[in-house]
Amino acid sequence: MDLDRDLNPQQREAVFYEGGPLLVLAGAGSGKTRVLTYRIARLVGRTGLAPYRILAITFTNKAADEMRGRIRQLVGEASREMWTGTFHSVCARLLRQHGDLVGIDRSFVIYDETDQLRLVKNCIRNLGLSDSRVRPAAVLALIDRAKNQGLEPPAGVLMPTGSRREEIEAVLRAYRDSLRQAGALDFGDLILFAHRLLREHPAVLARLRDRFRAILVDEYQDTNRAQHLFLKTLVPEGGDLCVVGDDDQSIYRWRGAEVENLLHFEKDFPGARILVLEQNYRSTANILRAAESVARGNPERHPKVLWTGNDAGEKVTYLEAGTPDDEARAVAREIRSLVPARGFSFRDVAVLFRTNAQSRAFEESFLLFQIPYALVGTTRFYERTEIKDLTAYLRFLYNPKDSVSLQRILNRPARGIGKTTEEALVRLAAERGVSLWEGMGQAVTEPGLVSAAAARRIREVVDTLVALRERAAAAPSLVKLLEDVLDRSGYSSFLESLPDKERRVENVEELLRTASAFEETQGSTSLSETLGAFLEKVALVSEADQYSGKANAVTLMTLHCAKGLEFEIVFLVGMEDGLLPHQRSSLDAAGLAEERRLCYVGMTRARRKLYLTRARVRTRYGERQEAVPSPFLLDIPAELLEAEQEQIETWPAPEPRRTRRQPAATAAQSGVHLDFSESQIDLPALPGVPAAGRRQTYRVGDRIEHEDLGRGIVRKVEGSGEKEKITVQFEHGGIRKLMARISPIRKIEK
DNA sequence: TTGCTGCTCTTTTTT
DNA sequence: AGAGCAGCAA
Repeated sequence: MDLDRDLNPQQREAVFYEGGPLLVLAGAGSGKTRVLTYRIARLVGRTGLAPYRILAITFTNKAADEMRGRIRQLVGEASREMWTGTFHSVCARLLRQHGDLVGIDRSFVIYDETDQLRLVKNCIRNLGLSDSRVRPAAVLALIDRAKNQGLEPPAGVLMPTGSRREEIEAVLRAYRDSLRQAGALDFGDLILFAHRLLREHPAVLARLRDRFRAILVDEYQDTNRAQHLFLKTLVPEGGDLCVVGDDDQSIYRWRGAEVENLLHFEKDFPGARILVLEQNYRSTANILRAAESVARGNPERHPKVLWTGNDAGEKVTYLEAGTPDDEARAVAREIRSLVPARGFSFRDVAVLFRTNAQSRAFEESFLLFQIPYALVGTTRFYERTEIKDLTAYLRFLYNPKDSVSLQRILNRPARGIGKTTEEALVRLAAERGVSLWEGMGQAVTEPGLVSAAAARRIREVVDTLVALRERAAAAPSLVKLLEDVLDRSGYSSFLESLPDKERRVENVEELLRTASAFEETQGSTSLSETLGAFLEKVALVSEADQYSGKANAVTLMTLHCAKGLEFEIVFLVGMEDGLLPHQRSSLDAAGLAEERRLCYVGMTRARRKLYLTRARVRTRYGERQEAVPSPFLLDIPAELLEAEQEQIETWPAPEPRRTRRQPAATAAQSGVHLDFSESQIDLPALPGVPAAGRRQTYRVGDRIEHEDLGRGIVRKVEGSGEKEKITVQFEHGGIRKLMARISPIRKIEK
């Protein structure tokens, strides 16, 4: 890293500017990350600022880690002192330290959307309202909308008039009270209370201002008003605040992000300097021109002209396929022709889509074509039932007031607490203004509150949980605690009784590994602190955090997840009207504009080669419909495009297609699913059409031999017939998922 | 209370 | 097409 030589004049100015608030408008691929890291490097190396005086806020925790990693190479271990994180994690940290000043329990838990929804439903029910009249999701949307603006609902939102208004207001009050009662904060609260902390406690503010001499914020176009206000309070007038963003890449409006924070930055930070980075270093000229021509369709943009010194490169390839399965196969086939023949690795390739549902076709076709892939997002790990259940146990142990978590585990495993009893308990707690846990205690000791039979069963649950709490108090480690929970709650045997226990047990094992790894990073803190930190991490992980880029695999992810990343080759798939732009968001001009930006973000992820693909028919709501090409395609000048259609039609599928679809692979739900080693590249390029006679079926426990990979044992079988997939654990240690009919494998004797 | 069936409604994107 | 839920029977 050379501060003086590696930067163009604009970048250099952004790195060295010291005159107070600074806004860097950084076009796609213009070296924004470089500016941020170099700026920190300058602060530490030249200006001599101690790293602990720096606060860097990024969009994902992953980005924060990466930034810290880069700084570390520069200043060594002192980089650990630098504060990095997302707005949410930074605020959570502040509240852990000083939350008591604004009435927040030190051991607060964070409620995610599922928890929030549960709570809202409880509130509606406890008030005796009907959830068709007061829709839980609508109330939740309202809560978020208000909090995103930095307001306490119902402030800042449009409320219905008449009696429904009063009902909703009652729900909002109940929601707020229950959160407090549970010692819980929702995402919005993290920002809100942290901001209140700064406003109401000048001493804390002064300390923070004294400490943080430099603050940097990435992806500023995707901050919401609450975050903006928080920052405005935190940064003293003329303070060293550097925000970086690109209005063309604002894609979180639906989550409350306001580009205005970026566009009117000077208004809130008077005297701010504005710099524009316009040279794109990432993409070929053709890709950039194509992307820009899509972006230009939006009327309101901050004026900037992106240019590149890079070669024109290849044209953008437009592929039209029949069905989504055809589209996925066409992409797979194309990838096969690029890797390794044209010198690319699987890790150079990304497939980006608008909706998670699109990923399935690609997973299947990649399995078929033996293309290793890593699926980012989708059925998020921490939202899987068994993981949520276990973390609910942990959360309850950490904070017994956490009624939503307790409610969740009440009857998990089944303990004879049905809906009736559950409702009675929740209502009892609400009426008496106590936590569910206390309510349960009262239901057991005071006769007449619930039926004798129910009381007996509740008593059993209480006993189990009390025993667990005693164990927890004495547990030596997080992992041990989790194991205790699994054994003593009966959850372990409950899991074993489930139909797809294998997958679930795997997930639980994964959780144990994560916990164990996390514990090792924690040093010598108390278990309670470790537990709190772990739960916080679990609550605030982001989708994009999963992307490691380490495995040699094709990346599959949504456009939203792809923000900030780049790949040599990008397939932007599903370029259809209704998908991109998505039907639901193209109702108003602002929504449509955001879809356009989303398309722009996707296109600009590509360095060397961009493919835009679409299907001619797509199934929507179970009905086959003609798909119309995305209108964004029309904005791209024809001379930049090269269309390929016929090839796709004539390309023979590696296996005969069946009319009936097999059940979707429960495959591969997180992280890397096929950790193919580099040597995978040398495998025979394409599986041929399977010989008709080769019809073996496999069962768990069968021993097999693979031509290249050696001997192994079948761990899992999914699908049947041509789509039969088996998961094999090989003797050399690797685990692979294979298409049973196509892979060069045979059964062997035990 | 559980477990089944048949109905509805859905689909964005996620800290 | 599929998930999730309400309603009903055991």
